[in-house]
Amino acid sequence: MGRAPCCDKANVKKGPWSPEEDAQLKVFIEEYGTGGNWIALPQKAGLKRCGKSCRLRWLNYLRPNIKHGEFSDDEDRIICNLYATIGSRWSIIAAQLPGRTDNDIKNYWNTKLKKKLINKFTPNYQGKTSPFSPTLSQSVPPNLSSLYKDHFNSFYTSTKSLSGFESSSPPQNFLYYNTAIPSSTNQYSYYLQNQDGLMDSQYYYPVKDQNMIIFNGNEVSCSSSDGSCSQISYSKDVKQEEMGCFQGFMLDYGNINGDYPLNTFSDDHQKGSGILGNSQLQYDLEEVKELISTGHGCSNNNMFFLSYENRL
DNA sequence: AAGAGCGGCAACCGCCGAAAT
DNA sequence: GATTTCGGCGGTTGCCGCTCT
Repeated sequence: MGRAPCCDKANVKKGPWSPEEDAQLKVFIEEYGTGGNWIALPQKAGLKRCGKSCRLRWLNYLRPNIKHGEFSDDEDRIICNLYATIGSRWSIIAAQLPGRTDNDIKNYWNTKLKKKLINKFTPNYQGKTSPFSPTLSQSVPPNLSSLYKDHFNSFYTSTKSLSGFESSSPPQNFLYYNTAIPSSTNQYSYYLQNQDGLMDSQYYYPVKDQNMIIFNGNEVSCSSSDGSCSQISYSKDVKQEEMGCFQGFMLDYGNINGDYPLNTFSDDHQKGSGILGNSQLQYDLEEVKELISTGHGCSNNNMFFLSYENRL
């Protein structure tokens, strides 16, 4: 035996609130308060509404000091910074903005602020596909959760590292952040972020065995002076010997600005157009070494994405 | 002038942890 | 301890008004 039912669902009114209902609720709460019991409130107030509906109406519209109208630049900044830090925890964000409700902020973010930021930071954005799965043609909008430099460090909070790295947390010199694989979709998501922390993008790609290495161009160098690359040096987090254990590399590349600086790369090899394109590149280890050794992509903003199908 | 398309926003839905019985 | 609802939250829906053609 649990609690009594909250309300007679067949007998409650739904839809927009009338001015009379608003006045009735307002007068009642101002006189008697909520009593900590929203379910009992509508009956006491003489309203044919569900308690939940009354609560929502009061919190989002009727309670005193609710601020309506345009959001200020300061409010924009606070919302963006908090979103970068904690994500879509609207109630927490609302707590930092006196007079604003979580519903208001959520609506504002979804309808205006998000678009505003996309236009500001990715003016050429037209929807990007998963770099590793052309068939996964969902359009993935830029993730806006780290548009601000002051939250750059908050991104290194991954709970799950990519295989191929020794460390359990993402290395600091790798400009990425990855999240755990949602078991239902079996996809990784990862973020790219430029050196200034001003922009990131979120992509999804399917993984089979989580066999993937991500590194950026300036973390890769070649040891020989003649440009050939019998040995590739990676960041300290990627073991050279481990690289030799992979086969069937899938290499992709590009930069976080949405450019395709390495198009000659694909022209040469007829294999694709890079990470920000939608082709999948298949290389063996020797080809990967050659490609990297020729200097393609070994500049600051260029990223390599290397995955492998099977260990030898 | 009319209707199609779009954006904004209030309200609903469904989930989850806490609380009541 | 089990069962049921409450309270709160984030995601989504659908209505309404505005703009464009």
